[in-house]
Amino acid sequence: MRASWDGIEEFVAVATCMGFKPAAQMLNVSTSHVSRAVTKLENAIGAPLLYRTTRKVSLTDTGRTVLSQCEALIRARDELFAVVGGNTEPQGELKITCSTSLGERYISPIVRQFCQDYPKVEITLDLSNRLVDLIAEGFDLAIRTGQLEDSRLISSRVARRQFLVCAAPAYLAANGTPDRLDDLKSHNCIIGSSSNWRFRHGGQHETIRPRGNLKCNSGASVLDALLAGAGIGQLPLFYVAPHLESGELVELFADLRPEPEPIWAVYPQARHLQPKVHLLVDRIRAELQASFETGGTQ
Amino acid sequence: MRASWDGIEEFVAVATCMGFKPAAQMLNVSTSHVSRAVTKLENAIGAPLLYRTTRKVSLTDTGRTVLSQCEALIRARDELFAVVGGNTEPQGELKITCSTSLGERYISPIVRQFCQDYPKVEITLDLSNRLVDLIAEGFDLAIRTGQLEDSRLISSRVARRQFLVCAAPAYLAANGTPDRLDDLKSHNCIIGSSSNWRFRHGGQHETIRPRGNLKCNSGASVLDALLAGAGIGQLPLFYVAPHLESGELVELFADLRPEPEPIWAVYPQARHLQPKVHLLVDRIRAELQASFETGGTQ
DNA sequence: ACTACTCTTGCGAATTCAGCGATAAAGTAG
DNA sequence: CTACTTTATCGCTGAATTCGCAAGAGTAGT
Repeated sequence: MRASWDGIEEFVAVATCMGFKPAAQMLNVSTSHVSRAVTKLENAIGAPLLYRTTRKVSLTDTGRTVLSQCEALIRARDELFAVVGGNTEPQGELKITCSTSLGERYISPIVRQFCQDYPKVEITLDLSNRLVDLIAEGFDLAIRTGQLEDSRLISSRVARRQFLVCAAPAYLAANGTPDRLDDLKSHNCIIGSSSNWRFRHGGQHETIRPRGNLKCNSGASVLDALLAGAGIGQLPLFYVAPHLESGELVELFADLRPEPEPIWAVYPQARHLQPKVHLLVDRIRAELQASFETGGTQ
Repeated sequence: MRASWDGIEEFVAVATCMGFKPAAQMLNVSTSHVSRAVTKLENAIGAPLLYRTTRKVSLTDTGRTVLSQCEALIRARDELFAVVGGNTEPQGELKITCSTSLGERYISPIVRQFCQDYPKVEITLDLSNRLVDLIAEGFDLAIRTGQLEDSRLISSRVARRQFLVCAAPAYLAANGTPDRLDDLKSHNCIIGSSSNWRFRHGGQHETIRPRGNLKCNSGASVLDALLAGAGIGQLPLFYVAPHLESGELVELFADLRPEPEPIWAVYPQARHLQPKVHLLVDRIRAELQASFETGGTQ
């Protein structure tokens, strides 16, 4: 016989009301139900919990400790429902930070929609490429990529983005098509947010430090440069997907694509239970997956 | 709509099995039930907990925290059943201390019976009138009367005993019957465990320090002296009840009976959860009440 | 001893559950 | 790209559990 929840509520009610009948009234059920449920709990536990004289109900010694445990159990459950369930509409401030590029393109519209759906939530969206200290600056949420460091934070992956190297056919026609990674040394590499390019060779990760005369921490600008035939660049798939299809860009080292880079939702543990945070994260995950799936692999 | 336990088990099962069907098998219920129960929980919480694709189930962000809470809830419940429920027979050592008089007369037979009922419990019963430090000396349980002091201990009342003053008719015939408490000063008072006699005058407590030429911390000896007409004594009701009925003793100051003195079961907090302790305490309470009720008021 | 009240127990009724099938959607293989 | 497999949800019906009402039993107080 497996454990169940039967009788816990009823037992606590009887103990607090000091009687079956008032307990039944409190729970809006019949006294017989209360009686049966408590009996069931006693059988499950294997010891009587209440001394029943017809006129008065009192706790047994076992019942006293079981009561405190049951009360704690119910309290925990109600907190679960109250805190995360948020029978009230989400409201209050919500401070979010995100890298500029990802934010402008993807997070911002989602947040805007979220804002409209829950008018009582006041959102501050901080787009910047500096590493914000969530706890010190009171942020509720960050969308981040790559390695996470602060162990005081909770993270959950909302999407992955695939990086790939590509260039315009015109550039390749003028400068040749690199065949091996080493060949990149003699090419002009447009450097984006990261000054390292990652690849996967067989099962091994490989990182190279490309060289070039243009460096800009904006994916859109890098894309512009690539389309203009200024050089070779590594960008997330969703930036270049349409231009790969149209032929404006061609992929290089397709067999050396690195592991997709995870995109994380990160929040302080203290904010862990806020329903509005979860709602937004859930939505971001759903939206990003919808966006990225249309753009190609994951 | 009030909170309920519906769906908690099912949700955890689905999350751990990563699927409705295996979860249903694990719980020995139908998949439709699992589906409905989880939906119910989601409605109660007000947010989706699972991303369902027909092929794969994954947690939403809300679901992740709800899951950890639900797991904690179930764990707490199972511990409750396991620890206090004691699906295993009580066993192990059980060190008890009690005052000599109460112990010899009442606790000892109860403990003996308990010992026979649970052969795997090894009981050490220490009868002494010194104040034992339960925690320092590793006792599981003490039966004590009067004021309790150590706040590290948990106590629950197992009975009350009524004190009353009485004497043999022969003594009263020879020495006169005291009318007021002051009259006791000219009588020979047999002094028992306590050198103070307590009374209640109206709503007020009153304590006097009786004088006499016999003092013995054994209730049985005091009773002997009283029956022999040696003097006046204050004893618990259960000592003198039969002799009051038979007329061998008569009660004095019946209208000044003090508050019944509580008898406590006391145990260290650490032992709070041991079922064998509770079982014994419950039995002691039941037995003492049975004994004392036959002897008169409580 | 009687009365009043409360807990327990038995029976009809309502809710819930399982089983089956159908539908829809996602992953997989050819 | 098409067809197949798997899986979750929904609708329905018979069955089992549970619930609530009413009667029974027992005790405390008068």
